[in-house]
Amino acid sequence: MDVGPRIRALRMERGISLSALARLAGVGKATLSGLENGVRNPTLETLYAITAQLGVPLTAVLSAPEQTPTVRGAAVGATLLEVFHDRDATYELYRMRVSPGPAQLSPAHQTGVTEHVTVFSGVLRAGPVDAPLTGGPGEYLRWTSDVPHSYAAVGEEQVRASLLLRYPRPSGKDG
Amino acid sequence: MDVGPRIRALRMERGISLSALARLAGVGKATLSGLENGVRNPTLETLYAITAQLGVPLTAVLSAPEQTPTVRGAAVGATLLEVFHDRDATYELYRMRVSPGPAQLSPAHQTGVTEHVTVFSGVLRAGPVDAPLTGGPGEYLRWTSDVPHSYAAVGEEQVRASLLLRYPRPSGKDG
DNA sequence: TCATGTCGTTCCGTAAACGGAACACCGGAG
DNA sequence: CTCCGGTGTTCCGTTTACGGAACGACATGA
Repeated sequence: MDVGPRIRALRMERGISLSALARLAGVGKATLSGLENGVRNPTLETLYAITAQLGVPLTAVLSAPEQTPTVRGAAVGATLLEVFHDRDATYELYRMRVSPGPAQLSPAHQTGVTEHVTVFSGVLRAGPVDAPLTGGPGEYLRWTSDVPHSYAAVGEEQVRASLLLRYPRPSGKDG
Repeated sequence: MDVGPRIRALRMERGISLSALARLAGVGKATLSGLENGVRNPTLETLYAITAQLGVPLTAVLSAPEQTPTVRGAAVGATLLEVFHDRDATYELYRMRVSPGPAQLSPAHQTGVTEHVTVFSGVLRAGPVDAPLTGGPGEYLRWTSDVPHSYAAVGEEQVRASLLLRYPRPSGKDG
């Protein structure tokens, strides 16, 4: 859970000093320094004050890498952003990154599961192994994942995309 | 930031007692009790131990509602999930809900901004006011948002969708 | 060279989050 | 009734995250 380095990176991106961010966020320099260096274990209040000042949601520094129960191969990393339910199904929304390299295979899921991918950057080749789809920035891919499917980046650029998994609610089962 | 009630709700869903969760998570009962009741301001370490034991990511209890700097009308609510940058643009990924009711208008954004919507449930009618698009579950809508545009739910069902805003990087500016 | 400003780290007293234990409460068994 | 095992809350001593101040390092300017 590398929140320290992430805070530091976000601060650096914005070109502001540790002292300045501490003052803006209303926290002590000692606090921010300790947090960035992983010496302290911040409270939620402290972390919120800082992320709010950086203009990012708490989730932006907390997308827990190892906690996320998901596909994780050599070239594909996915982070669970949100889970929600409605009458008919459960949805899981992921942020996904696919690095250039060999295609990442994913086995068949249960019947009725669909995958919805929106590509943000790079070019993604994904879908059923026997009929993969290709999409660039802004494009949308969808398939049923009851057959083996794969993900691969086309070209040298890392692919960023959102992935939505839809699991239909098993009829007659408990909820 | 109602993490206390959310933790309590998740615990209740699983039918386990405060004492049991505290023991499983390796935290004190006083800690968990104080956290659920909003009396204490937990450290990240404490919160992580508990959410991990509940089997949910930290983000599941932290999707900060009031922090999200966004469109918020009578019928449309959006929560910022993630912000990221690449060489050419800044992206903002939102989770969006549109309730039945009058269409929500959004003014024109700067030139070059595009909106990408993936509908999860319900039927959404959205896009430029003079040429809106319609999409149901699993469908994908896209338009350039340099003209006024609108969002509306078709029918009585609440619409859930993801919204991606892409802001091209102004040329000549450093990052 | 010396003064001044800002950088990030470290020191330190205070406030508060921590875990363990004691507590009041409740439902079931004897 | 008493005695248990369980609930969640409160008390309390310890640990630690907190902010302010002091610090050394570095850059700028007189």
